[in-house]
Amino acid sequence: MIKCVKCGQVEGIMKAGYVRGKQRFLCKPCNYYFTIQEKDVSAAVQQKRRRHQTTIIDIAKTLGVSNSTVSRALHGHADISPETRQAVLDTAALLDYQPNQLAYNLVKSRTNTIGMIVPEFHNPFFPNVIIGAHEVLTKAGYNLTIMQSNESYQVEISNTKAMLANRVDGLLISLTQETNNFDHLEVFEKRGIPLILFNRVCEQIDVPKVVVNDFESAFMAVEHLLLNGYEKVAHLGGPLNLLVSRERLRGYKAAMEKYGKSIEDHMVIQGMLTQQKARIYGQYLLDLAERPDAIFAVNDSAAIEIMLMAREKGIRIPEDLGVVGFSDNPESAYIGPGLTTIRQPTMEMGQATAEWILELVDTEEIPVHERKILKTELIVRGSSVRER
Amino acid sequence: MIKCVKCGQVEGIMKAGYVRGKQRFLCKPCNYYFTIQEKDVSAAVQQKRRRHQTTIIDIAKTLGVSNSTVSRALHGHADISPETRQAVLDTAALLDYQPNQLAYNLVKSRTNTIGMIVPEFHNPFFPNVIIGAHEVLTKAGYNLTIMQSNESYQVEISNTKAMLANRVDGLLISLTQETNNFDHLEVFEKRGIPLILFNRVCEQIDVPKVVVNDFESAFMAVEHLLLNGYEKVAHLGGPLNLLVSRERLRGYKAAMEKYGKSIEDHMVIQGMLTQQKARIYGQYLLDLAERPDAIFAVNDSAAIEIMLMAREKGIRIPEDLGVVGFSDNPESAYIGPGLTTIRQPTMEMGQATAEWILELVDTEEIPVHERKILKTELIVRGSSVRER
DNA sequence: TTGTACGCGTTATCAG
DNA sequence: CTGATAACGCGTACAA
Repeated sequence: MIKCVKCGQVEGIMKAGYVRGKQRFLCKPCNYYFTIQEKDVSAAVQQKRRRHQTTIIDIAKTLGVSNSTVSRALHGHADISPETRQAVLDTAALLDYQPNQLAYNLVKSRTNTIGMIVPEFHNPFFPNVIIGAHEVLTKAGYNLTIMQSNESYQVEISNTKAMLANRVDGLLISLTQETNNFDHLEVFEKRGIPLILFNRVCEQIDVPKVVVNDFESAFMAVEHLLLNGYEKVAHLGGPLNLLVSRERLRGYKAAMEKYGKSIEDHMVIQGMLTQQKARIYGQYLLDLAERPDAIFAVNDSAAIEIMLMAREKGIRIPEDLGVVGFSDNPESAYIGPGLTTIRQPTMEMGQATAEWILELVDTEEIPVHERKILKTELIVRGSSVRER
Repeated sequence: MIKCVKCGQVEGIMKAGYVRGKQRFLCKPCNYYFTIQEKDVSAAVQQKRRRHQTTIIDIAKTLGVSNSTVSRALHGHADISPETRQAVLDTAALLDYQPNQLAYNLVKSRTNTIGMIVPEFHNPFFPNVIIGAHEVLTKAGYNLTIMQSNESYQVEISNTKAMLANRVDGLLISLTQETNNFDHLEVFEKRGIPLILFNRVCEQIDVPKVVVNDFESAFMAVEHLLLNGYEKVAHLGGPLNLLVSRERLRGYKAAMEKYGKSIEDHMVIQGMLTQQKARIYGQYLLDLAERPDAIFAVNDSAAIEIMLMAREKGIRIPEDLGVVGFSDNPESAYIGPGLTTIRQPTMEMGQATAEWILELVDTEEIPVHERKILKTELIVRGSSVRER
């Protein structure tokens, strides 16, 4: 039974919330609030409460100082006597104090966390970007929270909401192929949360963007094929609602036109290139009556799929068919013959994006909405070079 | 200029903290605190402050109800009249209310976030584990925060501290090769935070572990070589402070013994296999007077490095040298000849680990400290099969 | 140099 | 069904 510590009565005692993990009681008769030692509280009541983790207040109490003093000591603020400071630090260690970042975040309204939303994980591209970004952010004392939209606009929206709810200090995002509306991103501008688009960017909103020079890269790739004597170059492209796909298509066309090649409609296929789709499209291209003598694919997986199919059909690479991919996946170096491809600076893209967001997070100024364009590199291997 | 709303003076006005995102002032002469409409505040003052984000209290105010009512309505709690509920929802949408997860986390002492610490990102192994874990956790409504210890014990410690400070609901960790002390992990047990070790586990602490059957896998790999007529099998192993390395070494030895082969000291090299180290060790093995006729490497990158070196030296694979790797990296399928290797179920490992931690997070019970062992698969390709 | 008193945004308990 | 208010843990402006 609980007795009022003031009037000693047992009747008229009621629970009245919790104080620092301990049950608080109210003595109705004498209108007095009090808490009592934990061992006096019934086990049931006690157990419902989570184990109390030592806080700044515990340190203050055991030391007989105020919590602000403890806070200042812990953060090395000025105007603290060395003795109290040391005493605080000692008891903090003694009590195994671990700061509660959650409380810190709440009061500071910032989380030291950068959010990153990527559409997929299956190509090595995004993992590599993550490596780069992670490295930079970690060095700067930031955490990185990664979400994956799985190429779904709806998931992307819920991801951005979660990022907002979690109060990330900045957001790095690469859009899904379905994303055509950008209201969910404009919220960030309104909230003053820096936002950077990378790789899968769009033109419709005016925010910082980090990309590679897709147009020039595609141009370079196709020009390379044409200079190696291939005549009928087909293009296996990505979905056209992605700017990267449109840019690469534009590069393909520009190169073809420069060298006076006509662009046949049936030699250009655009779409989401799952492995299955790559096979279907490849089948179609390789079985055409007027078969292309070269294929520029929008990514390496598709290009390799083409190479494997060609091998099955007895089409020789590079003699009968030249192939160029995009991204320089690890396997492209090892397949025989090696796959000529465009190397993207993936880790650099992650680093650049991360460095940029850190600048934006720190400045109060409205960011300049420029666009950072990273350079790619044509890696020539056996799949596209033949004796003329 | 700011005027005191009471005495109208301009002199002696000073800033005195913030009230709900609005600057609060103190009129020194009449000792009166006040805030004023945002539009009256000078632009400079206003801009320094982040824009006030609409909270539950704003909704309550505009609706003339209490914040508890709003909270209940938002969460679909019982005992709410449909009208108030709808009204709350409407104004929430109107004011573009976004819940503050930070505050929620603080009061609930849980974050709906699982932490994951991995030693490195450069092999596709950990990214793949992440894919699997991410998928499961996302479906369950959890976030995943990833940190990277970069094979450094010190970084691992600071990572675990950060995880603790951020109050993750559970932790998945794969140890660095330097980790020999486990105090930083025992803290989690004390705090009641579930912890699972995966892949890079240790024997010293008693927590749930998820691994593959390294011993049997290595045994299988070496037995495969011996059955294919190779006689002098060398082993290029990982650092011996990792249990996985020791287990694989044990498997190698067991297979050799089973087939009556002696284990030569100079045919076994253990160490951290960076690309450079792999080359150095490979050079040594391939230049031995009594050169091994097969090599079982602890990972695919090292195995491939060996293959490239052999090619340079004119050593034919698989005729003069059999090679088996471990992990089945993508490139292993495409190199010529294909690399025989042990496929690890990486995504499954991520999934299994994530599913397990979800169970542990939800139960109050002390977890059973079992060990989950996932099965690997021997993938036979050209690098280890020769005509006898 | 230190203590006091809020505020951060939310949930939960208890009283009406 | 609704309102008041303590609590979560910490930072900090101001007073002492």
